Amino acid sequence: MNSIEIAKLAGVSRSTVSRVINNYTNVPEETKLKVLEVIKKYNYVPDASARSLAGKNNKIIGLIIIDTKTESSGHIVSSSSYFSQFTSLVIDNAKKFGYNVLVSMVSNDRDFQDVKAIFYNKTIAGGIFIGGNDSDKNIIELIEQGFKIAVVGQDPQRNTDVFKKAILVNVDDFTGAYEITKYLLSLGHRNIGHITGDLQQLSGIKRLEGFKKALEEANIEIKDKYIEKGNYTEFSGLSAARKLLKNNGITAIFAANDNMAIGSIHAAEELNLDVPGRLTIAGFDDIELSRYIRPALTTLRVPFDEMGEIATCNLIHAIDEDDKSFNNYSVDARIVIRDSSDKAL
Amino acid sequence: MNSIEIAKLAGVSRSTVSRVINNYTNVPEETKLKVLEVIKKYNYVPDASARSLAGKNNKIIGLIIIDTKTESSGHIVSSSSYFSQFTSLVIDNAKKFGYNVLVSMVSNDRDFQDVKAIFYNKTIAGGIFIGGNDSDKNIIELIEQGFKIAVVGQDPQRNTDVFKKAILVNVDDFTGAYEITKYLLSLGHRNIGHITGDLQQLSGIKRLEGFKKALEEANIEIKDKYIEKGNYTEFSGLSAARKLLKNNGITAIFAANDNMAIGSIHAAEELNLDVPGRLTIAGFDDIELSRYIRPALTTLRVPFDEMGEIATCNLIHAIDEDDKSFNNYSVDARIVIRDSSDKAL
DNA sequence: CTGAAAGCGCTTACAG
DNA sequence: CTGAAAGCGCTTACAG
Repeated sequence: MNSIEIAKLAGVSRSTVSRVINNYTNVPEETKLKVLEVIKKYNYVPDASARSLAGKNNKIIGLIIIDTKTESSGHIVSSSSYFSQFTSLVIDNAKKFGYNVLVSMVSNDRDFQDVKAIFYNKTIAGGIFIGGNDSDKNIIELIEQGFKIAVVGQDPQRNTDVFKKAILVNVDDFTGAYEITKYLLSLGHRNIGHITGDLQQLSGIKRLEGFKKALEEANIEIKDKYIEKGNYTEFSGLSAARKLLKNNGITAIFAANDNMAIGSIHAAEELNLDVPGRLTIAGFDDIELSRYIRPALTTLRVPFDEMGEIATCNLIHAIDEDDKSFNNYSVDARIVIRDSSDKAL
Repeated sequence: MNSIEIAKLAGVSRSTVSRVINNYTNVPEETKLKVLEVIKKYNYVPDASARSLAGKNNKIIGLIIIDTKTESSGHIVSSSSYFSQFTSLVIDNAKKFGYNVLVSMVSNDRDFQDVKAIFYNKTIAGGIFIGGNDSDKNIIELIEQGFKIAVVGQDPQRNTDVFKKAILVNVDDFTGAYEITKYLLSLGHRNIGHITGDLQQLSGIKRLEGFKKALEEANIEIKDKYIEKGNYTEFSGLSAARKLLKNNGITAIFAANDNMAIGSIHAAEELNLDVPGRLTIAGFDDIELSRYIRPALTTLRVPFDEMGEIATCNLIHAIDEDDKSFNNYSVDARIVIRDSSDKAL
């Protein structure tokens, strides 16, 4: 069954069949009905390749999940519990617009070459990247080529020029850090330590700023010795917490991510400090482990579901309207209170 | 960049460029190298639609996850923890063969129409179905149309003729039931009750047979009053367990799925029977809840990872070789011992 | 409102 | 070994 046969059966030309299928306005209702009837009767569906070769968008977007094992950044999307949630959301939202989703997982550069190929060969009309490191060269290449791309959870500031041509969806690091610090203050804590993230990354800087802002608003002096540098790894959290706990009356630590917060829990164990009895600890990200570690970690949950929806809808809009005015979206992290935080003594 | 430009640059014809790309044997090494060089230099990737329109397989398979809320069968694949595991496996295995995976989720008939469309319009070269009810009319239609299809976890016997034209991957219900019954016997239980699944479904029949076989081998009389019919719902498990526990010295119950095993736990609670102290309970499926209910349920885990691999590799093989000799694959369920089983008193 | 025709970018018999 | 040409099944100016 192809459009010629349908045309013959309906007594019109291929052009008209095509017009009906593509919902052109200048087809009389009667003709349209006649054609539609034949189409339905023969269960005809126009060939996707032919349509796309003839210039139609193929209505497939790619979801590319970057899962490099070497990743040491503050991003945590590839952990399995987010995977399915985020993927389902992208698929569901795409479906609303008649789009299908091709899901790819890349864990090395070879995989990335394959992903680039599906952009270049037009298998997909655009793509959503999640996970991976900031400013990935491969992603930058694709953006520069003019492909429609949404990037979830990567630091945009480093390559301002390039990333202006993409959709960026990020968590509001500043507000998250600000809110959780306010929460610690509300528990009565006054001597709060902060373990920073990698300050080369925007997330590290913003989380530090949010922390400071909350203290300022509470009229609490920001002491340098209450701020230790970390780099998002658990070990850096352990060392930083050791220093923090050595010489002052700190009753709470806000670590810029969960890995470092977990390192801090271990530091507290070494010193026989009860958490949360003697020391409150809070993180950022809500990685899977945070739920299972004892005490379960109070942290900030990154709303990947919301981010998936924003990325998908905006990407599809950009494709459908050939819209080049890309945007930068920010979503709020939500405080998740578990067992590692308690009132100050 | 298209094949004509590449041809020009390499000083050959489009035909030759195509031959190089498609690895024809009758191209001299020298020519090949020359063409390859130009291709690499200009980062050329042949248009996927054009290739597929010209007769090439587009190397995309569909993974269709059926997630109908009304499902009451013994199948449990759509629960989220399997979703990501199964999906990753399909994607990883497909990648090995140069295939990409389009993931679709269907939860109603409208969705299914969209799925059928991507078969008919050749967006995908084949598909793997997981979840859903046995003998779904939509799946049968697609198989009858001659599309390459793998069905995971659906009962094949009901439509023998149709399903012979598809790849079937199922868990070995008989052996699973046999093994777990042997395990109960090894704990010293002699009076073991069985709550059957839906005996209209092959899984229900096979699980019952496996149960009986183990008892026979142990020379234990199979008493009718030790076997109660269920239909895979939690409530049917509750009622069946009540009857089972009323009038005889049963010390263990093997329910044909986890839902019914959970119903049995509730029946034991009603009767103030300690599980596993006074009553051992075992299920089949290892649904997510089984890990969290107290006591955590001893059951049989369906190895979806293995099933994903089998389905993917065989489907792609069928596509690549245009092989019509479809097969029926069976994998073993693995016993997962948790807290609901213990030695007989 | 509608048809004939060109064109999308490939692959593959066909002929040499 | 290799090129010219047909063909895959659509869409869309173009002309009427």
